[in-house]
Amino acid sequence: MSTLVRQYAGLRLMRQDPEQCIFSFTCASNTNIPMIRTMLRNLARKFGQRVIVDGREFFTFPTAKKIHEATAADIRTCGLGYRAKAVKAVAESIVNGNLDLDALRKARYEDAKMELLKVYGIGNKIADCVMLFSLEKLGAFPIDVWIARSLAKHYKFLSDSKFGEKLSPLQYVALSGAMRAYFGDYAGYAQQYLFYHMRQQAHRKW
DNA sequence: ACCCAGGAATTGT
DNA sequence: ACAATTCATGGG
Repeated sequence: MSTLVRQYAGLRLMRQDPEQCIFSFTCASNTNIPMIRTMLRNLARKFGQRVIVDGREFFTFPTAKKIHEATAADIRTCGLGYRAKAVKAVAESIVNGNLDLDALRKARYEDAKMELLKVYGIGNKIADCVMLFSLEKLGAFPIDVWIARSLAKHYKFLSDSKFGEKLSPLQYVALSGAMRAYFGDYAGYAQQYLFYHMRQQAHRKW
């Protein structure tokens, strides 16, 4: 067993609640992880239900209905910036039934992705994250800047046609598809190992 | 003041 | 059709 495998043996993937997952990653576009956590904390405090556990105060994650009822301005107050519009659109899709996350859990990767991409604010990367972390599509291979760097560094044979850190939608589909084919049904696990490896090499602060 | 961050929509060519 | 540009927000 290599040092790398021993060091990381024990990594697991979430099977997160799909609604919580899609709202969370909708907040994640073009920002950093500490900021995402702040947004979600603010959303819970503002739209979630207050509960007391062991004398401590918590707020549950807001329902799609509650977010749908809120104005875009109220959502923006939580620090979402331009993402507020997308969060509201996701809530709308869930409430009016256009997006049936539970049904997508049983769908094929391609079909689930196609449905997710119809929603305003959901692109390739976020759709892949939602599928990997909550819809049991373990072959999904999300590519963010860190993964793109990792692929450029460790899988140069794929970057013959110069992939930068920013991928066009066309490049994203090509690269993610290639990695899905390369790693197979559990490509998402490989993605996670790469992600955490890159994050640990950089200085982590979250 | 500039660049970056678990991107995606919009506009320009 | 593809490639630039824009979009809020805080930290380095």
